[in-house]
Amino acid sequence: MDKYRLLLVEDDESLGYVLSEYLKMKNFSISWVKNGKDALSILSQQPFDLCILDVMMPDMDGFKLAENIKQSNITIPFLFLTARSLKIDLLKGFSLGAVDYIRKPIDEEELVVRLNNLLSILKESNDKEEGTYKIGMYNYSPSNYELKINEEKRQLTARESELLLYLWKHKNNICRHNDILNTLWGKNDYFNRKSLNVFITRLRKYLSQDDSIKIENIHNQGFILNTTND
Amino acid sequence: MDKYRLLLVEDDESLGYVLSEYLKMKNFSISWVKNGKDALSILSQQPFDLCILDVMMPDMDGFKLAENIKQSNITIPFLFLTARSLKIDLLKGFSLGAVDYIRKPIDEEELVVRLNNLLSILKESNDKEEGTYKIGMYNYSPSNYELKINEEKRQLTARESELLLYLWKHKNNICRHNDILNTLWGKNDYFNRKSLNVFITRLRKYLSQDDSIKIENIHNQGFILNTTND
DNA sequence: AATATCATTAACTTTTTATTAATCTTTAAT
DNA sequence: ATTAAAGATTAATAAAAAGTTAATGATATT
Repeated sequence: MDKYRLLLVEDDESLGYVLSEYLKMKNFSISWVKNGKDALSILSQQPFDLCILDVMMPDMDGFKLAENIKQSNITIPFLFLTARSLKIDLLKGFSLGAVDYIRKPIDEEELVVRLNNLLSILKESNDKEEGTYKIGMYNYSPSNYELKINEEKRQLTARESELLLYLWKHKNNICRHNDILNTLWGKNDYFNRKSLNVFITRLRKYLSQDDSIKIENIHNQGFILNTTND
Repeated sequence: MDKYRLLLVEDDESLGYVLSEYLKMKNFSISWVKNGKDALSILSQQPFDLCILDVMMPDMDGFKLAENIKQSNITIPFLFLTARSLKIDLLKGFSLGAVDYIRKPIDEEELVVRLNNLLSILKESNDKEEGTYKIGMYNYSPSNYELKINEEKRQLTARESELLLYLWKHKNNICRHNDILNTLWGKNDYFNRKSLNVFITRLRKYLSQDDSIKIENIHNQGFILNTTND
């Protein structure tokens, strides 16, 4: 079976370390970040099956983080792991859409069982969505070729989507003509190259609503998808 | 919204009474039985969305009951509600397939929140054949191939219904020609594909009264049943 | 045997989309 | 500065895919 991909957001060094090592041992694929900002950043870049959010963290607490996740149109199940045992907090957690609310101190073995249980319940309803990525103000779903900004949706063609995905996966790095053409077109000749140019133009138009996103040309080398930050 | 139908299996008179009254008040439809035998009997007679099983009961305890439920081929999500806080019991509970394991004493308000949460997670995967789905303004019952809007009823054929169900189960996700054809037709060739097109046309016509529902084509890939929201 | 139902096939139209073409702009080397 | 190559942009094209409606033929029902 494939490993479940977890994102652990926990500012406490020792608990974070212990948990991530333990879960790794228990056959989860786990990424551990220590604050909300990093969480949002990694969530917009790679897909996860579930997020484990600590509630009490400096700057952005777990509740705020959950709100931000939802607001940025990332759909990912999350649960809270917290020392706060007040009922009001639990109610808030669930009202934010958490799939569970687990109180510390947590027994690791129990956590694993609960995680596996939750994930197996979620799996069926969750259409293995290969994640949606945040490209600047855009939301891009490679699995169904959708590029959204605000409520405006654009259906990409397969080629357009493949190209965008390629650029995105190598963002802020040069993508050589040669590599793009060989990967997506299967061959590299004068005409394919012309075709590539047409697609680049089109993608630029699609992405033109956010100035922080730029597809730049490196003369005689290739293209770079530049994402200023985040 | 329709009420969730719960079966409470609890031998303790006072707790059973309090819980069932409280849950009733909280808009659940609830049946309360006091032993495993009655539970099995009522389960075989009417449908429920979730069972709440007390663990410690005379004659047949909650664990045994869960085993019997599964053995009798009734598929119903269940959770344990128990005073036994030993980890070994929790592990046993989950290994039997419980969707949750809640320790007494339980705060009623927390229970309600957890129940609603679980049920909403389960709903999507669980609804299965017996329910009727709301597709925009339409009501669709896969079990009898009926598609209703307002008081207008349309009898779908088996194929039409299967296709609609397939699209619905994967709504807002790409359904590839290949997958559809292999699943519903059993093979994928030129003619089946043509046939699929005819069915898509027909479904579009049937669903044309609600603009929020659209079956979109992704060129060379497949179809998406787009449901704007809900 | 006649009829009704329904998936399939056929015939034809429209749409989609990658490519090619044509034209203009930028870059870099001499 | 001049020039040739590379890149950008817009439009034209042609082939494949999808859409639509009707005809056909198989299967089940009466």
